[in-house]
Amino acid sequence: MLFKDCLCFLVGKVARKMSRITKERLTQYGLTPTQFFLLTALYEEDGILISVLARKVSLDRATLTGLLDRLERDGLTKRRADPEDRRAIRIHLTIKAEALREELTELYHDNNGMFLSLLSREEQEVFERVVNKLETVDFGTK
Amino acid sequence: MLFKDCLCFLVGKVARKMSRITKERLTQYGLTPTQFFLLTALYEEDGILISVLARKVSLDRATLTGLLDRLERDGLTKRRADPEDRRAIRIHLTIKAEALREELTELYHDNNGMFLSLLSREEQEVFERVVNKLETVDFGTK
DNA sequence: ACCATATATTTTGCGTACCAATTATTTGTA
DNA sequence: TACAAATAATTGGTACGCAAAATATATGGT
Repeated sequence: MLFKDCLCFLVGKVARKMSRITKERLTQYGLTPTQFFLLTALYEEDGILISVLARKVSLDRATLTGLLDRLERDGLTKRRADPEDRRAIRIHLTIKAEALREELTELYHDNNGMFLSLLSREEQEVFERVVNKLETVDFGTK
Repeated sequence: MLFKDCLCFLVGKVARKMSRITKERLTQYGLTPTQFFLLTALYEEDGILISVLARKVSLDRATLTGLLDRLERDGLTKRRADPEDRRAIRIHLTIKAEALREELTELYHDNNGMFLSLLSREEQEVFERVVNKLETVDFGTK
């Protein structure tokens, strides 16, 4: 088997490519793809705990710390203490982020449609199934 | 459409998961998945130019600089000047890396087989086709 | 009330990953 | 031959991404 047929390598390669393409469409907003996804997740559900947000975007909480630092620096999100639990912090969208909601949501759908348009109905279906399998599998990795 | 159905996000998520799983199987070698792929690429073709290697693994040349620094630090690869072109540098596997060839190649196939075993024949086929489409597509991104 | 344990977030350290700029060398062309 | 343009690799800067350790607070059992 050739190196380039390695599934793990291929998926990473595709992920990088899709990310690059998405990134180009975000230049006017000064957002990275990850920041974009984080905002999109918050558009769906604002004011959630960092740990909940981390689970939602499948990233480590430690990764979110830096990510949220930068979004906060750019005036898009704000940390607010949870009144119930003094350990916890809730993330809120700013007015600036709310003002971008329409545009970014549209871009989000458009971008996704662009990728999906490459695939036949059957391919979309199978691909989604495969991604789900790979995502949920547990090889006993601790 | 829900956030979690975003193709770009999903592919990244799967890539991270596969990478994490692969990484666990590499702990005894002290290798990261990327280093592992780089070695595998070199097992296929040793002594190639950095730029050729970069194209082969679909990474930026700048990324390879650091990657090769660490592999060299760990005694697995060596840079050697190209006798024909004084700008160019060829990457060579060390004896230490050659000694790992069998084991790592086996791990490589085993790891790949592990992921593939999750998919039906049809899913494998479609998935490969989709990955290829996404990989080769050009949205006019510069 | 006390304290061990669990949970929420951050910090630190390391390793990708990319872009733009830089350095060194080669190549094409006047 | 001279020199502009192309090419090979590195450097510097920014942003993920994770594991392990640290900090702060909450919770459960005694």
